[in-house]
Amino acid sequence: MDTNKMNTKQALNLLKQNGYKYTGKREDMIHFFDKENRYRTAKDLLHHMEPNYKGISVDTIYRNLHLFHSLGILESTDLNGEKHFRMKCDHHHHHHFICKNCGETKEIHHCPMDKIVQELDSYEVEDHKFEIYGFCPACK
Amino acid sequence: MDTNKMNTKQALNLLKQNGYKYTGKREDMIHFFDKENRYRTAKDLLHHMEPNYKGISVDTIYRNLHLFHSLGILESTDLNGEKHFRMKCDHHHHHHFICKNCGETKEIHHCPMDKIVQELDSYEVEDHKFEIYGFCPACK
DNA sequence: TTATAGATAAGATACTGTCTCATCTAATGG
DNA sequence: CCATTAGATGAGACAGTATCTTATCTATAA
Ligand SMILES: [Zn+2]
Ligand SMILES: [Zn+2]
Ligand SMILES: [Zn+2]
Ligand SMILES: [Zn+2]
Repeated sequence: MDTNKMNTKQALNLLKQNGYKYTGKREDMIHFFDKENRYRTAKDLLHHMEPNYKGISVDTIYRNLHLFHSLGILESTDLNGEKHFRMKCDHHHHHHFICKNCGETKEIHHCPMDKIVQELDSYEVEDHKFEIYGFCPACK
Repeated sequence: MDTNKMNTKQALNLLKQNGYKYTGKREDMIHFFDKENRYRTAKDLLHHMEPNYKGISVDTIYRNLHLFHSLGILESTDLNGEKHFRMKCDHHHHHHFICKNCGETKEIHHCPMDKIVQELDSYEVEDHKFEIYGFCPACK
């Protein structure tokens, strides 16, 4: 399967375990990400929330996105200079194909880092980013 | 060597060949990138230019960065939501280790795409990004 | 029910980047 | 060397994303 990721229940538990409150807004935000394997922006989330929460503050969107990210509920990537978020994949290390049109992701179960760290022994390697971009079957 | 990239002379030729003018500002901008293998921001470039060109417009910085990028003089990447530029590598396809502190790059001559395109035959692959982050010997 | 730590709205603010428009200048040819 | 002009620049307005401050509100637990 391609969906071994954080779910709404785990996410709400994480909030509770860390002393954060369980609000209706947060439940809706988490569900927004839980129901799809897609990268979405703060603006996407704001537009999703506005009909149900008139006057919701943009700051609430950003604060919760960052909170969720810091708790490991969401993962994020920069696409075209804008932060995108998706529910965090919680199984073994992998990378993503990302659709340029809809943000849909497909897992790529190949990481080239093992072969590369040898070349970098005088460097301190902290992180890496490997993403493939294009169009998913539905969007191409 | 690790420096098979566009140089100042080639860059100025590209400008001329495409009907763009050769100004002192542009020469300095290109030289700023030519002299190092580092990713730099628009702000870095602005700070480099200001002492010699009092009152230089930020728009001149951005316009020329985009012009140079469109002519293939510079390549760019997003780091922490901010565009970074470096002199374009003009030899065979490769990737970069990038120092989080100084932007210094080291070429990585391994690309995992060959093995992966098979898994993505129902997708339209357009591009990919593979970058390794950490600290160079001088910064670690 | 009350106390309170945490959550939110509102608006100001910061930062990166783009646009318009008037002015200026490098390059060309006479 | 001068005139012409396409391209370059400066100035400041503007846009988009994201953060900060402060007063108010509320979920939670005692
Ligand atoms: Zn798609
Ligand atoms: Zn990896
Ligand atoms: Zn460094
Ligand atoms: Zn590659």
